[in-house]
Amino acid sequence: MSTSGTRQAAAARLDATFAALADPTRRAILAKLASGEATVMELAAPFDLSQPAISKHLKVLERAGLISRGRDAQRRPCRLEGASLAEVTEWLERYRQFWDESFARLDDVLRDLKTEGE
Amino acid sequence: MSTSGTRQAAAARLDATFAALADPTRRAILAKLASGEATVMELAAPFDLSQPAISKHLKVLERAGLISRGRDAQRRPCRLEGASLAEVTEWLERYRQFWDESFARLDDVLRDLKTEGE
DNA sequence: AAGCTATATAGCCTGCGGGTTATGAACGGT
DNA sequence: ACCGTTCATAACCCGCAGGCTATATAGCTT
Repeated sequence: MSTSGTRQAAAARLDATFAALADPTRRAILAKLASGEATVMELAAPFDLSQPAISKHLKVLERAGLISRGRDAQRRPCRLEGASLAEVTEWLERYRQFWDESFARLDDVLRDLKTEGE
Repeated sequence: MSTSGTRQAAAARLDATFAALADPTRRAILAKLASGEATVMELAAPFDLSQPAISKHLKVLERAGLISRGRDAQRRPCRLEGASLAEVTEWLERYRQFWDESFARLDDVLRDLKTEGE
């Protein structure tokens, strides 16, 4: 079973989620939110972007279910939501054997490098 | 440490990988490749798309490192490559606590539903 | 009530993604 | 040698993503 909804709805959600994650600004926003809630201003600070640009990014993240937003007077604090990331994880599981192999090969490389150094 | 390369190179690779995964046609291609190599014709068959469209998708997947291609006469068999998926997995790890929580909540929901049914 | 702060919306521009058709190139079969 | 098959490339179109500025909205503060 999938997390919820029909197959095509799940596909549409994955579309939105992967597309949202395909932007370094948005990933940086998520990284910051991983250490707690933040307002739009706080999230915008590190970037050389206009405030509306950040608001657009946040809207993309929200529509992808990656964040949710509260209210604190005129602030709209953002919080990271795990559900979409869970869906991505679930999707990835199907390919576990492939990236397991990759990790294994990586381990080999690292071990070899270490051995060479001795 | 990251899988390889500088931070911004890693970010660029994630950009390409997530963007590649943000398309249902391309995810379907990967799904088929999960059960073994396939030629362009074989991959194109299920879709109502022109052959060049599929070639474009394959190019996107290749540039994202998600597939590699061999040679068999005039065929260019495609094979799934796990390295990029491993990088995605690695990236996701940072947010594990969040999707773990989501999975936990999902489990709760499922358990509740089951209990109701008794 | 007026004004400042925080955020959203509208309108615009530009580039790129994803589709198409037409054509080219590589290789095998006969 | 020729033809058919497989795949790639070129040239084009359209829509949308992501940036901007300007403006509107919401809610404190005084």
